[in-house]
Amino acid sequence: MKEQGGTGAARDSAEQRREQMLRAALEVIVERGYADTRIADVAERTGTSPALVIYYFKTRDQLLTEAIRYSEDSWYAEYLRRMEEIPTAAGRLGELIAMTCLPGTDPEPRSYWLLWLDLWAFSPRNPGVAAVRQKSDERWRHAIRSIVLAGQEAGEFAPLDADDFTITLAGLLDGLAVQIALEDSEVLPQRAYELAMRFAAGQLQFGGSGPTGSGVAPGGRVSPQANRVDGKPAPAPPRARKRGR
Amino acid sequence: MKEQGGTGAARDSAEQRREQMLRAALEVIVERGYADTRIADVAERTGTSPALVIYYFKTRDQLLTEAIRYSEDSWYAEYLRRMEEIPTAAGRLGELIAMTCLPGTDPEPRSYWLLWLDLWAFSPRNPGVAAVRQKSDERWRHAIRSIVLAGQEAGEFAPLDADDFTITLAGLLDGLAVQIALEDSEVLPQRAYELAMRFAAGQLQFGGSGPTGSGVAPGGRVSPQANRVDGKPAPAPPRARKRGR
DNA sequence: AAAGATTGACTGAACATTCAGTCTAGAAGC
DNA sequence: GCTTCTAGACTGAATGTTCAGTCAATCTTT
Repeated sequence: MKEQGGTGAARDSAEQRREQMLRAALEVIVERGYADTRIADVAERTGTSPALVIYYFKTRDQLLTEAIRYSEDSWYAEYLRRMEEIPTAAGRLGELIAMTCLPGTDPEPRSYWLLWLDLWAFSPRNPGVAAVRQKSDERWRHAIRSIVLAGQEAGEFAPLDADDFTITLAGLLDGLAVQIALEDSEVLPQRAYELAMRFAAGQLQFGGSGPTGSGVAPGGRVSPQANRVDGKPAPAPPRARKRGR
Repeated sequence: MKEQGGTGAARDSAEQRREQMLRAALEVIVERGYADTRIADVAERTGTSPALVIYYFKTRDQLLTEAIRYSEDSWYAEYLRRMEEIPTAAGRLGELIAMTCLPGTDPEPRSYWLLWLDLWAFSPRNPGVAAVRQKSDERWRHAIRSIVLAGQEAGEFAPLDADDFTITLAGLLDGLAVQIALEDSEVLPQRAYELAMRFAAGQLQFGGSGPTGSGVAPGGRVSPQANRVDGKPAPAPPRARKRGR
């Protein structure tokens, strides 16, 4: 659509501008909501004019759509980065759950889910938004399924139906995340993390949250090697997150 | 805030007008989304003028807020109506899950959840909306918890922590409902219903979804009287819904 | 290597539209 | 004949988008 024009330097600063605007747009969306984000806002936040914003993104809609896509991609990239450092499937699953439940150093995870609420709300009427959410959701479920299958192959997890488990866990995490994003006093991040971990550990039969009387089906047998979860038992939330600025 | 004025008949038709507008507003919200619902839309749909809409509801915001509150209250009333006809706790829980997952005769449940997506998305910035959602959420969780406690007292359910289970199930249902609302091809209503039932049955140890190799922790003991679930095993969705017009 | 040509980045001001809410005056009911 | 209800015209503000044109850097030509 747009032919490469200027030499390196020019093209470079242009790309920077775009990203700067995308990040600004994300900030505004989190603050004012998708519906109430004005191009004037991101112009102001980038120290430029509304006209320039339109210059880079033909329409407001395109700006907003690209912004959430940018956010999704960044988040997923960060997710992949973390995964490859964790050897066991149980550890990876724990990290995945932690990433969706626990606040990192920054306002990150709450604002991330706030974005997600808008994504859901506008999907039904905005094809562009719908596309982003579909892709993200597929990716998300694929991530879970991969961990489960790997864990089963390694003998870490019980051999239950991976698809059913994936959809159920994804649903549970989505639901808990909503409450976290909305700062519900009954569903604090730590608790959400524990409940999700308990569910996963109970279903997959790995050493999740130590004590039994936890809500997991009683009499559940824990597979032998399961307790070696990379020294990270359930209630010990992994390290914090950071991304963007 | 508003004193009762005229005598019976007049007051009555006024009240009808209000409800008519509230229902119209709900329709529009479902179609165009909360953000893009105009007072002109509900005026048109009620065959009146925008000025009249403002006459009844001082502001657009009040109209929209009242509309979703109206929807929530109606839904909950319908829920209560159904509950009192079902004798067993397991049956009631099944109905509760069915009501959130399965489409009734009308477009009902999907549009209901579409509304809920908007509710979530606008809660963080709109105090009025936030109030509605908080009340509804409390009511919702209270409904689940009540069933669980009753079931445990009756010996139908295993004695796990009711609060933990409630939050987990509520989260799961919310998450699944999102996918249903968004018509995700991987999470069809029927499947969501089955997965949620399987979770509940597995946790509470009642005869949920017949066969064992279902994803429920293997070796789970089913309590003696659990299989008598009022002749309504999991995959048999209860009757359909209807409400409004 | 200087003069001119070209292009991309950028702006300020206007344009056009959309809408919530107001005002006024008339119709309907008691 | 007072109150309640209703519509139509209108206003005022917000805001997405366009456009004509400036500026600076890079490329071309000689």
